Formats: sequence, C-alpha cells, structure tokens
Amino acid sequence: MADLVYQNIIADLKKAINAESFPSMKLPDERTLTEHYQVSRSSVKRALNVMANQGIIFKKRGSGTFINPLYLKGGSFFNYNGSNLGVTDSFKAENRTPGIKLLDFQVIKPSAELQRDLFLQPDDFVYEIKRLRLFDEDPFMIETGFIPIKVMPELTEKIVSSSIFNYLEMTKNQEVTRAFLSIFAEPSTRDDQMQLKLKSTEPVGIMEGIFFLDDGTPFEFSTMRLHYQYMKYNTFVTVSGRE
Amino acid sequence: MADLVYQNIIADLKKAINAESFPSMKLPDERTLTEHYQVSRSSVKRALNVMANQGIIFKKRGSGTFINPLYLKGGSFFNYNGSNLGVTDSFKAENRTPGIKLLDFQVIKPSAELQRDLFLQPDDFVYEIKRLRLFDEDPFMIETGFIPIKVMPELTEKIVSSSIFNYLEMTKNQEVTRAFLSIFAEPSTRDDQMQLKLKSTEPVGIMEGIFFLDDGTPFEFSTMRLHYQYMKYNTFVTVSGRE
DNA sequence: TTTAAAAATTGGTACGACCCAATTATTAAA
DNA sequence: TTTAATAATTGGGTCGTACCAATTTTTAAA
Repeated sequence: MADLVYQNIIADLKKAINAESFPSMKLPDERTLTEHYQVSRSSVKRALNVMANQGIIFKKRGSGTFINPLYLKGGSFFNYNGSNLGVTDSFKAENRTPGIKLLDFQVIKPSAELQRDLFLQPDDFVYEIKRLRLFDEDPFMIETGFIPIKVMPELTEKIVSSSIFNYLEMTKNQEVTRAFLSIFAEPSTRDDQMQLKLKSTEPVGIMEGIFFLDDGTPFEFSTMRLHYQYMKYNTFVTVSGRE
Repeated sequence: MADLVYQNIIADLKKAINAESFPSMKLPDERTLTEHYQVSRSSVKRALNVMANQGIIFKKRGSGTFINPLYLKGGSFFNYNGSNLGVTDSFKAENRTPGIKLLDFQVIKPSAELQRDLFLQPDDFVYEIKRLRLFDEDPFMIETGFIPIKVMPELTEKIVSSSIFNYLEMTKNQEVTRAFLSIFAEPSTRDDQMQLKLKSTEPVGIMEGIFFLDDGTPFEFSTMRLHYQYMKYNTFVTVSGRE
C-alpha cells in the first residue's frame, strides 16, 4: 500500500463500508473523520473526492456524505475499477489462458485521418499490426493497431506476437495510462464471422481509439472488433456542474 | 460563468489552448501560472487536475504540463463533454425533433434483481415504463425503465409521455447527475427489428444501468436498446495509479 | 400546534506554507 | 569528449486556517 495519507483513508473507509460499519449508510462528517484519523481536513476531503468520483459515495452539502448502496455486494457493477488498459491484463480473472495469433504485420503509409489522430508528419510511417486474440482456443477479438515507427523503431514480429504494452513497460519504463475510446456496434462482416465464429445475425462490438503514453504522446490507434458476448463496458458517469 | 477561481483558470486556459497560444504544446509551470493569475498554487493545481481528468492536458512530474494534441480541432473526440444524462437532451444538436411514443405503462412487482438494484423493500412496487424514442418519424431506441413508486408517487401517463428527468428538475428541483452504465451489444430480436426498422442481421446497442438522484437515491433502472447506428459512446479513460 | 426566524451542522472554495519526488539542466571529474 | 555527480526545475502531497453556502435542527413567535 502506498504510504499516502489520502490513499490510506480511502482504503480504510472502503474496508469499513464493506464491513457495513455504517448502517445508516452515512459516513461521519468531515471534521469527525479529520479528528478520527488525526489528519488535516484537506486530506479527508481529497480522499472523499476520489471516492465520490469513483461512485462509491455521494456528497451533499449541508447534509452529509452517503454510501452508494450499489457499492455493497458489488455484483453487476464495479468491474471496471481499471488497473490496466491492455487487453492482455484486462480479461485475466477468467482463468483461461489468453493467446495471440499474428495475422499481419507490415509498415504502411498512414491515411490522412490516421496522420491527424496520431499527430504525424507527412513523411512518417506506421506499423500496421493485425492480431487475433483468443482465450484458450476461442477467438474473441480482432485487433488492428497502428503505431508510428518513430515511437517504437525496434518493433519486431516477436514482440508483436505478445503484449506490446508489457514490452513497453519492461524495456522503456513507459506506461500507457490513458485512452480515448469510442464504443459502438456493427453487424459482423464475413471476415468477422470467420475469425470469431459468429453467425451472420450476430454482431461485433467495437472499441476504437487512441492510446497515449504518460507524457501525452499518441502511441497507438487501435480498432478492436469483439465477439459481442465479450464486450461489456461498465462505467460510472457523472455529469457537468461538479468539476 | 461561475465565479470560482479554478473555473476561471480552466476557462482561460482552454481559450488560450484553442487559440494555440502555446506552440510548444507545453503550459507554463504551476508557479508561473500562480504568479500570472495572482492566485494560490492550490487553485492552479485544482484547475490543472480537472483538466487532466478531462484529458485536455497531461502532467508529468519533473517535466511539465502538456497539451493533449487531440484537444485541438476537437474532431472525432471530445463530443462527450457531458452536460446531461437524459436522452432528450443528449441527442439534440442533430436539428431533428425528438419524439416519444408510450408503449406501455403499468405498476408491477419488481423482480428480485430489480429489488436489489434499486434497493427496495419486499413490499415496494415499481412503475414499468416502455417507450419508443424517435427523431422526427425515425425510431432509434426502445427504452424500458423501472421507477419505484415511492420516489415518484405522482407519475402519470402524461408525464411519462415526455421527459421524466425534465419533470423532476422542474417540479422537485432534483437532478439526475450520476449513473452506472453497462454498454454492450446483442443481435436484434424480432421486436427490435419491428420497432427500430432493423434487418435481421443488424444488431442493437444496449445501454443499461441505474440512475441516481443527487443524494444517491437510486431513481431508475433503465434498459435502452438502440438502433446500432445511433449508439456511439465516447470516453476518456485514465487508469489506476493516479487517484 | 403551527409557522417562521435563528443557530448549528456540514460540505465547498481558497489561501499559502512546507517538504517530497521525478525529471532535466548544469557542473565537475575522468 | 564523455561520464558522473550536483543543482535547479517542476509537479505531488499534507497541513492548517479562514470563510462561504446549502441543509438541518433548534428556538422563538404567532
């Protein structure tokens, strides 16, 4: 556990919430928490803000801080606490072995749109990497990624046949921690049906977007076509006003 | 514009970024901004944190604060700045008139699952509201909502035939500002195909989840089956570590 | 008893100080 | 010239204070 004050408060409050230590579904007020943890109110507020953004609690000025009832028995929600953006890590728990089959790997001249999305110069080239992802023997996703040569000049077929994100972290100590994603669905194409073993009436879910390095460099544009039963995106949405 | 210091900084920085006042794609350091705006560094940090969470900028300790290149000419992204959760408001810009056709409206005994999701007592009842949403004459979504009687005892067919969220805000000054959403896709059913004018090979996009009032009261469980061409969910994802 | 005013409670915003940690730039040594 | 040590820069975290604003509770008046 990180040794940050607010992180510790979060951890402790989560534990208490899960242990149902607040039958009224209401947390102690901020000043009381300040006293209890022997920290500044600023730190308490910080902790509570993070938890509010995660949807664990609701705050109401003048009234108090309340527990989101759904945070108990986290049944259908809160699967997307997020810890990694890569596919390899995201789908783990299933206790099935993820696999990668390389379908295509080449260097191409990016389209105008791709140039814009990855902020490339006219003479920059990109890798095109097309891979089939599987669990054991079951394919569940066709992934097409575009990575500028200049951000990863040393890419090889070997690297591309396993997790690129892991390689990045291992060798360059850089992490992909942010992405713009667009999520939608389409009827499956013939190719989808072949690769993902879909019937013609069954669709693909699509997650498409740009992945960034820590410093904001666009690292990859990726289109992921998923067997529809494997795409489920859970999210907590807060609207405007607040921050 | 709200008269909050950090909001003003955000507004001003956004304006400057859009005016391309930072050709190096790098913002001034926090201490300089503090000096420039004649505010405390805390307020600068707050502003920058909010902007970082929105994906407008990237911060890197020891190095500086950088502009997300994609925030310029907000082309395909940043459509989801979020301002309202309701359907009526979300799809406006299209300059087509949104319509509602009430398909079903009744009071039922909630399933066990629904009881759990809306945190109901065993003897609570809920409205079931099934509506078809249209743009002009084109149906694009079948919406089935469940609202506990006790949170809205006065619901009528008339209210339900237009925006419930607007009604809530008008009459009770309560707002729906938060939701858990689960986003996925399925092959269309016969009923979907009839209502949404879909071919049998065309899917529906599904957005399903729970909407909350300001104080955390679960207000509605809703399942929205959308014509696949109308479902596009854009989002900026940040991962773990940071907060 | 009911209603209205006042006070207390509770979260929100802002300030500024102090030190830490990651990165970059500079300087000194080899 | 190259390399290693050192300093400066830059964002991160914590503390504590002061005051504001929405809500709830209490008190006083009708």
